Amino acid sequence: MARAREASRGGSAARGRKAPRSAQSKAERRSTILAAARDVFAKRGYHQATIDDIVAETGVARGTFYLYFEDKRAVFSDLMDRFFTTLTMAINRIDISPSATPVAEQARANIRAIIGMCLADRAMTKILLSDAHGVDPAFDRKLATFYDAVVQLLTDSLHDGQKLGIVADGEPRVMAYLTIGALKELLYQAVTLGLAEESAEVLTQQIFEFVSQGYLRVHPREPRAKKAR
Amino acid sequence: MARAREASRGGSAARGRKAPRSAQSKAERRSTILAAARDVFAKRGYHQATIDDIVAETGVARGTFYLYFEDKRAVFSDLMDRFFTTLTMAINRIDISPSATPVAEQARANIRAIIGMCLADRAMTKILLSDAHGVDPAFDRKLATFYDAVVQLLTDSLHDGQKLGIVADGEPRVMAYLTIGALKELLYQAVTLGLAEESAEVLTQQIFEFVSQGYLRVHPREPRAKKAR
DNA sequence: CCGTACACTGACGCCGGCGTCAGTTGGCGC
DNA sequence: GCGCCAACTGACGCCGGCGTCAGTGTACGG
Repeated sequence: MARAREASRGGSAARGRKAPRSAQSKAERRSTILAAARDVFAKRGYHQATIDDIVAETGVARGTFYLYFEDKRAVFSDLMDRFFTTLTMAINRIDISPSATPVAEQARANIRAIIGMCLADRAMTKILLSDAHGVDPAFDRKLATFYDAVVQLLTDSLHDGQKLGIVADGEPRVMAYLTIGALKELLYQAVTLGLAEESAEVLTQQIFEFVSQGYLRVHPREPRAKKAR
Repeated sequence: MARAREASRGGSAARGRKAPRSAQSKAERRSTILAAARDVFAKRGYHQATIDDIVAETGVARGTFYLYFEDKRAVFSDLMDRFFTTLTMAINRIDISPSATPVAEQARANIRAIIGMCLADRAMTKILLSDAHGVDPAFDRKLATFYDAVVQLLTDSLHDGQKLGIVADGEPRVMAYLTIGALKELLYQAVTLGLAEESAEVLTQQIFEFVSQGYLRVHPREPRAKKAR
C-alpha cells in the first residue's frame, strides 16, 4: 500500500515539474503549456522552436501537448491573441470633450500603459516585436489587422488634435507610423536589454518629449520658437 | 561580355579559356539566381520559401542552385550583405567642422539617401524589415551588428550635436532608437503600400520635421506640475 | 477491492524539403 | 566531325520534426 499521501499535491511535487495526476485541472495544465511555450518562443524564436522543445519545457510528453492544442501555430496564436487583448485594453480612446482630462495627459497615459504592459511581460513583447512577422500567411494577416487598428486609432486622434490646434499640420497617418515605429523600437530595446520595470516612467517621458518637440534645435523654424530651449 | 570569365578554374592555366557554354557567364547566372531568390523571399518570406521555389523562379534545375550557393541561408546572407553595404555607403558620418555643410543639411541628406535606396529596392527593403529577424541565430547576430553600427553612428552624431547645442538634452542612444524605429516603420509602410519613388522627398521632409519639432503643440515646455518621475 | 474511464505517455510511421551524384548536353578546340 | 569537359539536370535517399494511437496507471464509483 504505502501509497503516497495526497500531500503529494504541493509537497513531493518537488520532483521536477512532472505532472501529478489530478493535481492540475485541464485549464491549469493548458496554462502551464502556454507559459512554457511562451518562454520557448521568446528564447528560440518561433521558427527555431519545436513541439519537443515546448513539451520538454512543460515537463509533459509529446502526446499531451496535442490534447490541448492543435499544433505549434495554435499555441502561438493563442498567446498572441491574449497579448493583443491585453494591449488593446491598455489603450483608451482620447476624449476631446472640453470637460475631459487634458488631451496631453490622456496621450501620456496611453503611452505609459503600453510601456507598462510590455515591461511587465517581456517574453511576449519580444515575441510580438521580433518573431510575430512571417509566422505564416494567416497569422501575418491577423497581425496586420491588429497594427492597423492601433494605427487607425492614433491617426483618428491626431486628426482630432489637428482640428483642436494641438497637433501640427501634416499627414496624420504618417505621424502615426512614425510614432508607432519609434515606440516599437524603444520597447524592443528596453526588453532586449533588460531595462528595469521602473524605467517605464522615464521611457514614457522620453517618448512624450520626442513627439512633443523632437530633438533637433537648428533654425527653430520660427512659428513655435517659443520654447526652443 | 561573354568572354569575361576568368579564375573560375584555378588550376589548368595551360588550357585555353573557354567562353561560357550558354548565354550567361557564371557571374551572370549567379546574379540571376540572387535576383530570383530576392523576389521569392520578398513574396513568400524567408521561412516559407524553399529551394524549389527559388530554382523554379530562376528557371534552372535544383542541382544548379548548389553549384552557386551552399544553401538557402547562404543566398539570403549574400543578398543581405549586399544590401547592408548599399545602405552603409548611403550614409555619411556628419562633419561638424565649422567649414562643412550645415549639419542639418547633412542629416537631411542621410535620411534622403536611405529612403532613396530603400524605395529603389523595395523587395530588399521588405525582406530587411520584415523577414530578416529570426532567420537563424547566426544571421540574427549579423543583423544586430548592422543595426548596432547604425545606431552607434547616429548616437555619436547626436552626442556631438548636443555639444554644439543643436540637439536637445536627453539620452542620445534613446533618441537614436526612436529615430531609427520611426524611419523603419515609415519605410516598411512606404514599401508595402507601394508608394511612388517620387515620394522620397516628401517622406524625408516628414521625418525631418518630426525629429525637428515633433507634432504635439500642447503647453510648450512647462514640466507637468504633478509628480515628476 | 474491483472495474472503468480518463489523463497521460512515447515509440512509430509519415512527409516535406534538403543535398547529392550519376547521367546528359552542348560549346569549343582540334 | 570528334572528343572533351564544364555546366547543368532531376530522381533519389535521407532526415528532422510532426501527429497518432495503442498502451499505462491512477482516481474514483460501485
